[in-house]
Amino acid sequence: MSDESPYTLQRDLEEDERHAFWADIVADRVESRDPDEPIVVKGGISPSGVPHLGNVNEIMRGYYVAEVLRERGHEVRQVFTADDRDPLRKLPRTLCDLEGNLVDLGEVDAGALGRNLGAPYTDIPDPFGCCDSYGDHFSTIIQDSADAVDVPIDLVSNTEMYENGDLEEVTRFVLEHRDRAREVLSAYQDKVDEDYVPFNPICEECGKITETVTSVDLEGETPTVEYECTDMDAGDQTIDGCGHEGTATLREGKMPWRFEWPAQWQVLGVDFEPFGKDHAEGSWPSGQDVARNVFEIEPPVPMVYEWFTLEGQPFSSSEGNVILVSDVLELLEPEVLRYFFAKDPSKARDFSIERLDQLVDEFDRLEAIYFDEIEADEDEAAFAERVYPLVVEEPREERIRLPYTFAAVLGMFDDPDLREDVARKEGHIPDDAPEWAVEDALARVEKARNWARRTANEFDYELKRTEIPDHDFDAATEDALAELADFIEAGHEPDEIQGEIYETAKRHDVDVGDFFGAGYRLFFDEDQGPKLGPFLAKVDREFVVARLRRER
RNA sequence: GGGCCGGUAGCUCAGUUUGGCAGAGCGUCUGGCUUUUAACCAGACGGUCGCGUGUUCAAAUCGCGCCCGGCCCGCCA
Repeated sequence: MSDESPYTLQRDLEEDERHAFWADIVADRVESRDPDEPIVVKGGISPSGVPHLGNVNEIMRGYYVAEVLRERGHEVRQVFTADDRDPLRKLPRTLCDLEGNLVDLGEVDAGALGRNLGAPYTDIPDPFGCCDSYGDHFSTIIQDSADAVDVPIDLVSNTEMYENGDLEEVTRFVLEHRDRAREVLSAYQDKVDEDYVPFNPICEECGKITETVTSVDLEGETPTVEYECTDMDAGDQTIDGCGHEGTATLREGKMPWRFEWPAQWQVLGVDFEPFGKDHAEGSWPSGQDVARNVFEIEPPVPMVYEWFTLEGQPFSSSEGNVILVSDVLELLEPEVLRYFFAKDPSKARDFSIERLDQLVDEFDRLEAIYFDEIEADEDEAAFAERVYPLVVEEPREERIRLPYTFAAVLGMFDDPDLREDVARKEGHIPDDAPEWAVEDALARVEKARNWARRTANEFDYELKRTEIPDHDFDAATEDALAELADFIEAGHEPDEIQGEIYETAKRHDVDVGDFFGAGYRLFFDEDQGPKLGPFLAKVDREFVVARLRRER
């Protein structure tokens, strides 16, 4: 088979290859290769630092293909490699603890990390002291992220695969055929010369990964290499080698990435792997060449996905432009996040917290289309029909979704009963709704409340119930407030109260805008707020009256 | 400089394979909800489909040339 474009979703398709959902296109290609069961879908990242939402591509894109294949009756294993034998090449400026809180490098033992530059992630102590190693720390967060979006991954440590011998045979193979390996890779990398050896041992003296192998001995019972611990280039800086000369087994080191990746394909039997566009023009061409012409295996079905941005900017933990799965799930339901990753992977997208309501609205629409509650054109309907069941745990028609911004409005009340009451009065909860549906619907209020807080947007108001905000009104305003209190005490409808606010202000010759401002001050300690009449009508009357009289 | 991917309404995006009326949601505006104060309802506005060019009865869609953005073409992953 000749070179294969990794842009699997961007190829021209025949009539019978078209699908509403991209994962079906990939699944077709996987099936057409008649793979052994279980079919293996792989992803992987290097646990080098904060695992942000962008890394979730690596989990979710594979997941949809895995699910589609399962639906078609296949047994599927979704493997995720933590490429944790990779060396730490530079100090991250920002880390995060297991709860996802960002932590500046200065707050941990930076010296300990600095001394470990060049060493495998799994050999570096966890700066937080909670896991077995640096690599383990971040792998744990990756696993937690997958769990949080309910994706069953089989997390495999690359270090473990070397140490337990799973990669030994293939490492031995590539060393045995290192002439061929050199020949193939030299077409992609200039530095590959006749001294190049596709194995980097770990220095037994200083623990760093070294690139200088001086001889290879595959004859003995345990194959080994001899090495000299030399300097390593890492970006613009150099990590010093210690000069030690020693011997390492094939379990005590790693293959360079260009060989390691295809080696993983072989050992794990990978049938499909999605990867970011950074791999599309470099790693993938060499990877498939190495797979076919060094290891003599067929590379997996590839799929390039576009990166997305956060608030229009690239993800960057050091710049603080980063968000973790755990953060996102405080703002919306897992199924909404899963929906985000069901969208076309070949389009670059922006994940905007600022406009998160749009994403949630989109999801709600998908759901409503699926249940035939609203009209949609053919394409959108076909997409909803196919994708919705894969996005939610279980399609249930009786479920209720409060519109996200409405949920944000309800978030201004801290009283759960009041929230439900208002949602019912506004017609968002039907009378015959089952209890679980009401509970689930109201759970969104907390999410939307967090969103309002986080973005400090126009919904970020909080009823100041416990104590009266500082205020300073003139006599006319105070009189007007007292009169309004009497009116409300007498009991009136929301729209009557709204009208009365105007009337009261006019009667006392108070500017209407200022009078509303006084109300917002008293209840929210803000200049602005929600539509005041209906709002006051919904909060318990006793409190409203007392607050208007500035008694508490 | 070369290769690849993307560019559709103010925003987020469908539609591009198979050429056939330019689409949705949000936002905006107007109106309604008996009264400028953000929840609800209705309607309207909104477009050089990145630009140019070719093919065609017909181009967002196909060809060619360009522009802009991103990725790769050292190393590493």
